[in-house]
Amino acid sequence: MIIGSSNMKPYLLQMLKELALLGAIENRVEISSLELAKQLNTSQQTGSRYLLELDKQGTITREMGIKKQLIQITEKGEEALQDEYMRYRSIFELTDQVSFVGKVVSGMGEGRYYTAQGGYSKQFKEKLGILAFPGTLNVEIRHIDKNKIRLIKKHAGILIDSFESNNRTFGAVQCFPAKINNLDGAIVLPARSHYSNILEFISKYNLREKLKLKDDDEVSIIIFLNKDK
Amino acid sequence: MIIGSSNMKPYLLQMLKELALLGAIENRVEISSLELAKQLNTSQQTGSRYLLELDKQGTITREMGIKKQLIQITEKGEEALQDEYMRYRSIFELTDQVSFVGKVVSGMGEGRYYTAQGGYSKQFKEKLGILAFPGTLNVEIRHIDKNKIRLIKKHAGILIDSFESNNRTFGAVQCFPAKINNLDGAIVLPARSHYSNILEFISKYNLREKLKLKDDDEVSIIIFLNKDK
DNA sequence: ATTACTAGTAAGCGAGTAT
DNA sequence: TATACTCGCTTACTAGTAA
Repeated sequence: MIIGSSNMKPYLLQMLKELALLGAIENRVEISSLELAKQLNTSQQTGSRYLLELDKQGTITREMGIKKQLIQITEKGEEALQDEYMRYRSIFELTDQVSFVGKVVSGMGEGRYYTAQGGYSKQFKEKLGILAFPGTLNVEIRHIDKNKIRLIKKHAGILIDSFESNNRTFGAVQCFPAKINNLDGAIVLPARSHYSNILEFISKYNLREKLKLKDDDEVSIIIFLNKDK
Repeated sequence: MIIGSSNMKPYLLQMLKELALLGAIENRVEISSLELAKQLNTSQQTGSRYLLELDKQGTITREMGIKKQLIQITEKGEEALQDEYMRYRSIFELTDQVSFVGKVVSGMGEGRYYTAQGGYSKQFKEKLGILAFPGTLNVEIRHIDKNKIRLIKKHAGILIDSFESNNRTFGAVQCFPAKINNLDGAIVLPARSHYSNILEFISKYNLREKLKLKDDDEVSIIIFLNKDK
């Protein structure tokens, strides 16, 4: 059900994983290219080359000492590993839901504008069974959970088609049935967008009222990956 | 913590993982080499070659149909994936134990001097519940595992306070409950010291006798990061 | 000790194609 | 449709070695 693969070369991901096992996500680790090479059953030269490649692609940073080097995995590198981890998880732990903890934030009012478009609201009703309250509730998720969004986007979800209205185009949107503080609704992800740390939630309710939410309140969200409605 | 790597070629493990994501652990999946190749962003020929290699190494079985093929991951293949999954787990899930393999070395006799100090032995008894045998067993760990010690030192462990005796100061020591070859004891890390490749182990037993250890013998050590005693 | 360049060799890739 | 072979091309590897 998960589509696609990390586009990182497998052997580089392997070395990145090895560095992570040595603690290079949390700390800079002091290690030579030869030692790493031994872990991977390869030559010092290959170890060195891998490190250069990882450095070049920005998944590690290095501080070269006169003898050894201090290596740390960057955020980008950690995300690649998280990605792969999530894939393995979904093999062995049939996850069909993903949960988040986040806090309520104010959007810029666009949510109301978009959900008011008949092109969207009609499809929300048809495909999600939700007569959406105008506006979205925006929830800022923890930074570390951004990779979960990446994973979610690899699932098909429920596609809301793009449409034309008022002389402009409204883009396709990927939806997933979800619960916020145990109340039903759906998560709306713009099909073509960069990863964001904001989840937009739609519901038949005025969530701020129903759940008595104000900015910075903590909420829990569960997203269902393989649910029809 | 698991260190080391599957000795499977990374690109083959990657394809095996892809098959697992398609459900090939539980069922035989019907899929063509071209479809698999697309998943991996590679050519049909490479897809076919990978499948041949996986088949040859016994990580998958194939039933060739006239059109497509039915592929299932074997037990051996599943083990390879589980292995890799465990490695990723130990990166991202708070592990509460760390393991080492090392070899017994002779200290310079200071262990005996220190453990004989009432200030230490009293605290060992109180805080660790260990009536320590005089002396420490010194275990030299692999150089590459020095990074693990760095990780361990970030945990609180059990603090043995510094004290004064015989007109000198004995420094604070950080302890962690541990097992050596499955025998209980504790690891003693000088709170303020440089990273060393020697672990000092205390126990109520004379370990060299009890475990029949001599210099250069290999031992396995498991350190518990979040254990009271 | 290190890192990492060069260059020759080995392994991997994929277009073309037979089956 | 498939799979998978050949073979020329590209990528990856490592011995040797400089820095």
